[in-house]
Amino acid sequence: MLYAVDMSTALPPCPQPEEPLDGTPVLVPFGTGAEEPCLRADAARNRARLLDAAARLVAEHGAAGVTMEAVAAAAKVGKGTVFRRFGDRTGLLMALLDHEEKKFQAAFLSGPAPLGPGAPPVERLRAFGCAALRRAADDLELQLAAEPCPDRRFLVPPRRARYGHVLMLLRQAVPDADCELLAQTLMGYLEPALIHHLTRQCNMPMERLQHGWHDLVARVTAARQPA
Amino acid sequence: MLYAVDMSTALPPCPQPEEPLDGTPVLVPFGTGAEEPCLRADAARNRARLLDAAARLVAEHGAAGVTMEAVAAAAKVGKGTVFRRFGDRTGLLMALLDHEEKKFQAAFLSGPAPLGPGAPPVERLRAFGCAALRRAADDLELQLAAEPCPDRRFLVPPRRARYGHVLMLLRQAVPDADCELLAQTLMGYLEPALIHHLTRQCNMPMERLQHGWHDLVARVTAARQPA
DNA sequence: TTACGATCCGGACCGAGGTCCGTTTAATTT
DNA sequence: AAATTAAACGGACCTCGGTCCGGATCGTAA
Repeated sequence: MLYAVDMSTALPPCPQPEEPLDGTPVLVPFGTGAEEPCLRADAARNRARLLDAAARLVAEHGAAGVTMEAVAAAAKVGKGTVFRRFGDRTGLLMALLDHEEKKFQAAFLSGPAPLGPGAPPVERLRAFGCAALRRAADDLELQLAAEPCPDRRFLVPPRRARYGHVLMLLRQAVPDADCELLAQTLMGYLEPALIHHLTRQCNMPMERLQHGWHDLVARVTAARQPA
Repeated sequence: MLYAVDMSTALPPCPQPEEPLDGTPVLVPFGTGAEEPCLRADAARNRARLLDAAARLVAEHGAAGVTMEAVAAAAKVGKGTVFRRFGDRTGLLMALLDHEEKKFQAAFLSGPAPLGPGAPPVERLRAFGCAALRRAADDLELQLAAEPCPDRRFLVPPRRARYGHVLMLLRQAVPDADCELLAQTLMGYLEPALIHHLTRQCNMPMERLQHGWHDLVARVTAARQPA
């Protein structure tokens, strides 16, 4: 498991250990302790049923139709159980996205080049952005609905993993820049809300966004003019 | 009035005319029609009392204490009146920010250089970012609380005004780039949620963010290397 | 197999955002 | 001044996210 996304490990009796939270995060909690708390049999069963029910509701009524009560009812489970398992609505929605996100994460961490290791950093950065754009384009609706409140947005494991990756590549590409800030800037370009605005509300084609990403990476990683 | 921010003009019987919504927005609805719908006397009075009450609640209990019912009660007004006037909670919160935002807007539209007209575009861009960072730093909490849902975030008048300004400067600075996308990228750096994360959760000093902005502007507007 | 404690379940309950509609009131017309 | 009408008012009402805790269930150890 690459990172924990549901609340199974974040709620009592397994409270997540406090993380540093500074500008240089511990990349990804990778293979490090307490991954699968090994739910009790009934809990695991209910978790699966809940995710299944939620996915069905999304398919039928869109993300807006995913009401905590509706999910509970569809899974034939008490409402409290949903919250116990996923913490809140955002947690449930993120759990739905979890599978794809982990595939993506595996791809850029250890997949084939140029997305994975082996290619020069700038090229990996380019590939990363295009892959992220594609992922955002699929189930955009779900990604928007799963957006956490502003002060948690940057603390969510998937986001941290992506950020850490971009940061690493940026450090290789432009070693003497303020890579933390540049990484956040690049991440901003990939924000689902922005993708949604540009593609759905401004009718920009994805190719333009991809080209824009290439251009942005080029500008950000370019050697500075002496002037 | 530079732009309409409350719902007075956006709710029946004065529905806002549909706007184009494409990538090249009509800068700012500037002095153009239907600015002050001239509320009825009682409505105007209640609006003032509501804003007053809301501001008091923010001062006393923080943004989280601004409950629609609490505001209504404090203003001695029915709950429905609050919604009629401001549309929703976000609308009310944005109305609270409106005054300062308009001052800012006036400053970069027609104030003294380098923020206002007169300085070269790159210099104005630098000044704009620093001013925006300062504005975000003041009442960050309110700005976070006033963040609209993802699919409205880019349609809110203040945001459009800022975006339009950055876009214009960028077009002057780098005429043959995809300035729409670059402008959105720069705007992302100034997002309240990001400022909050960097300053409050990562403990970065504001000076670093300002320096980062200067660097970002330099990279984005730099002449491209022939390589 | 029984007993026991940790974990989980369920649904009543609460608070807050948002809607609705019958009533009231301000502006305008006659 | 009276009548008229568009707009504003108010608060009951609904939905939904989130909490709580008594009771049921699972895993384990004897």
